Amino acid sequence: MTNAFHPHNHSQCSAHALTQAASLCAKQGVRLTPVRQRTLEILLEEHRAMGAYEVLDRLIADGFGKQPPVAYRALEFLVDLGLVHRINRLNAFAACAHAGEAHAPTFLICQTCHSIAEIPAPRLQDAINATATECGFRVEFASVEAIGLCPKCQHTAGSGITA
Amino acid sequence: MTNAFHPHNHSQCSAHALTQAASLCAKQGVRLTPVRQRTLEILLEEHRAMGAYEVLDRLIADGFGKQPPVAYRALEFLVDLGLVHRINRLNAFAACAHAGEAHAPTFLICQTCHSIAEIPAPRLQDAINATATECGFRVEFASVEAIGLCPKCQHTAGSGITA
DNA sequence: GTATCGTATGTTATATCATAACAAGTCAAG
DNA sequence: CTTGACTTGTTATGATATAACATACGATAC
Repeated sequence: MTNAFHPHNHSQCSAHALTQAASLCAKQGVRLTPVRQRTLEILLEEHRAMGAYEVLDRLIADGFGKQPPVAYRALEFLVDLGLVHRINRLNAFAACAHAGEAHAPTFLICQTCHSIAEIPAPRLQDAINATATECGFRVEFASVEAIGLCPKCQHTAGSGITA
Repeated sequence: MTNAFHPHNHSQCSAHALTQAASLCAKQGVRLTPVRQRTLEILLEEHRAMGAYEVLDRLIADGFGKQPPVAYRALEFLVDLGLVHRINRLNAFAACAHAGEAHAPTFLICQTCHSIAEIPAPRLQDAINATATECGFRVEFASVEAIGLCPKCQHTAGSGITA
């Protein structure tokens, strides 16, 4: 299985995501405007979550608008399309690792270096649905956020923040 | 299975939780002071999540301090003891339904009436751990938050907000 | 009993995260 | 080249959360 915690060709990984994004937008008849694309690019640079204001700072540096709604709107657009996920635990946003595929997100969040892996866990979602159904509850959307140590930080444990 | 979405003797349910809380505090050698106990009582009144400022308003009405840290500190104390859980999705807090038992929380959140059921789902946690382990990730804490419709609101669906 | 120390409570002030409401610019269809 | 939908930008404010400090409380040592 390959994910954010494994070495991979990251420029390929993000280029692929951008291509996917463009074609998804075309298919949906919505526009991947410069701010929106740039926002996605920023989030794709690393497999970690960024706060809206951190994204905003980057957008400002790139000459876009200077006020919070600039970032929030671009992020909302991307979240609605499933290209970005919101990590509630962190009040932050991370580019989606599996854009286009139907999926509900399961996140592994490293408490030390703050990297994020989004892993496919269809059986987990099935289990959530099954358990909820037993209670008479109908699930619309479920998210799993696990906090812990990524492979790298397990090895450097005790040495403090490493990233 | 019994949970928040089922009719139950609620005064017994919350009285039990308070007793549990008192004995847990005794065991841990920490003090369940008036603000702390009152905060827990407020959250126990209903099976729903409350924002910190909503709790604060109630505490102010009861003659406690008037500033946010009053509520946040009491909530933090209760969360650390596992007597209250934070619902990240809602930036809100809910009294724990299974205090004392070792458990990681799985929440069913009704998008209409905002009631919360905390259900025991040990197999779900096992599945999360297993999936994470495959990725080389060590889970410290995992939370599952499912948004959807509780049994009651499924029946009144389409009639708008009911609570 | 009272000095002492750790804890708890309360306050002021500020940081951080998020959105409402409106004005101006863009772009494609007619 | 006008209209209408959408996008971008702004001002202003709302909502959530914490840092830092002062005062009060409670248990223990003396």
